Amino acid sequence: MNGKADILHRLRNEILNLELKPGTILSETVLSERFQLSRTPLRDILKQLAHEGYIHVYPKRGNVVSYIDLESVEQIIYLRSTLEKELIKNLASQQSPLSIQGVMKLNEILSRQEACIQQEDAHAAFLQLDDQFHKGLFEWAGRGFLWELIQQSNAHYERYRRLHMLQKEKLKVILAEHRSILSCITERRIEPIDELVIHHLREDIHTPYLRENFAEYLKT
Amino acid sequence: MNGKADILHRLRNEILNLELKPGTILSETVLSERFQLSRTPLRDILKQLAHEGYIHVYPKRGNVVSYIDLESVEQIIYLRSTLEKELIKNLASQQSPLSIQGVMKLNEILSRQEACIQQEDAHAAFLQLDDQFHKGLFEWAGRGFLWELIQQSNAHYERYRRLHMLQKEKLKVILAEHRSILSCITERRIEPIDELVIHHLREDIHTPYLRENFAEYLKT
DNA sequence: ATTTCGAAACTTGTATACAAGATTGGGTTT
DNA sequence: AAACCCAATCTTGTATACAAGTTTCGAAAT
Repeated sequence: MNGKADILHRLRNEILNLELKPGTILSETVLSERFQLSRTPLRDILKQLAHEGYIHVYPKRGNVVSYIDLESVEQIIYLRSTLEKELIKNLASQQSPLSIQGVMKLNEILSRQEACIQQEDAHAAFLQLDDQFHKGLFEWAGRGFLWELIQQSNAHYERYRRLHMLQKEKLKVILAEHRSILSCITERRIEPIDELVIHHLREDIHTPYLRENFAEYLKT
Repeated sequence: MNGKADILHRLRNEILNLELKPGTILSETVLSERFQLSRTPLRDILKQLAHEGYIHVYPKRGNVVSYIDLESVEQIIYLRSTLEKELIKNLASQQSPLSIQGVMKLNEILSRQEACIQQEDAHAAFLQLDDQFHKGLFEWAGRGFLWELIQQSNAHYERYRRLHMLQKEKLKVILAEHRSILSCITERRIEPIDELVIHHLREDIHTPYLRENFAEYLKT
C-alpha cells in the first residue's frame, strides 16, 4: 500500500535522516511521479510537512526542505526541560504508591539502551529508546497528550539531536542520567531533579559542535 | 477580498463564538457556495481547522464542529501554568534591569482591563486583553515562540474560557491577579509566584459550572 | 408490522485541466 | 559589453469532473 500516511512518514524520515538535505527542492510534480499519486493528495502531505516545520513553502515558487533552526531547537528544549522537571517532580512526590508497571517498563527501556551502547551501529536504536523513555515519563505522569503536542513541532529539534548525538561518548552519559532520573522517582528524592533534568536536556545546546561541523544544514 | 486566510479566521471565530455550535456539520460543498470558492482551497482550510482541533473529520462522511474536550483543556492548563510560573520566575530573578517598555506595556494592558470592567458588554474586549497580557509575559521572557505554539492547540481551551468567564464576578479577580503577578516581577519577589500562577490558571477547572450549564457543547 | 435489500443521493477523496505568478534565458537595444 | 525586455517554461493555486465510500429511504419479502 502506498497510502498517504505511508508517504508522509517516508518523507518525514528521509528529511530526518538527511537523505533529503536542507535546501532540497520538493516539487509537487516530481513527487507525484515518484509516488504515482496525483498532485492533490500530495499537496495535503506537503501542507502537513510544512505545518510541522519540515519544509518551507515559497508561494508560487516551490517547496524546500527547511534548514535546521537552532532558535526553534532552543525553544523546544526550554519547553521540554520546564515540563519534564515539573512532571518528574510530580511523579516523585506522588502520594499513592507508584505503579510497578511504570517502573518496570522504564527499566526495560534502560536495559535495551545499555545493550545498544555495546553494539556498533546502534545509534538509531539508542535514540529511538531515548524517545521511548521520555515519552514513558510523560505517559506515566498522565501527560501523553503534551508529549504528542510537542512532537508536532519536532522537525528542528529532532534533526539537531541526531547530529548532536553523533558524538558517541555522549550515549553513556545519557543512559546514566536516565538511571538517575528514574531513581529519583522511585526513591522520592525531589531535590536533585531540577538540576538533573536541566543538565540532561540543556547541557549541550551551547556547544559549537553543530555550527562547526554541519553549518551547511543550519538556518542562517 | 475573500482570501483563504480571511475565511479561515472567519470560520475559526464563528466556532469560538459558538455561532457554529459543536456538532454542526461543515460540508465542503455548502461552504464552497457560501464563500464562492471551489472545494480544493476550502479543503485546505478545513484541514487546518482540523489540525487545530476546531473540527473533527469523519472520512468520507463529513466534517463536524468538535465538541469541547475538557481533557484537552486540562492538559493545556497544566502546560500553561507550568510554563508561565517558570518564565515569570525567570523574569523576576533576572540579573539585568527590567526593560521599562516591558513594564509599561503590561501596565497599559491592565489599565484597559480596568476600563472594561466598568463597561457593560466588554467581555470580549476583556478576554482579548487577557490574552495580550499573557502573550506579553511570554514575549518579555523571550518565549513568544512557545506562546504561538500553544495557540495552535487552543480550540478547546479558548471555548472553555469564553464560557467559563461568563461568570462576571471573575473579571475583577483576574485583574487583581494580573497586578499581583506584575508586582512580583518588578519587586523581585519569587516566592509567591508558583501559587499565584497556579491559582490564576488552574483554580476553576474543577468546578462543575460548564457541565451544568453547557453540557450540550461538551465531549462526552 | 418487521426485516431486508438495493438504488439513489449524499459525503469526501482523487485526477486533471486550466489560471496565474515567478523565473529563466536569449535576442535586441543601447 | 551591459542593460533591458519579452516570451517560453518553470512553479504552485484553483476549478471541476469523476471515483468511491456512506447513509438514507422506500419498496419488496417474510
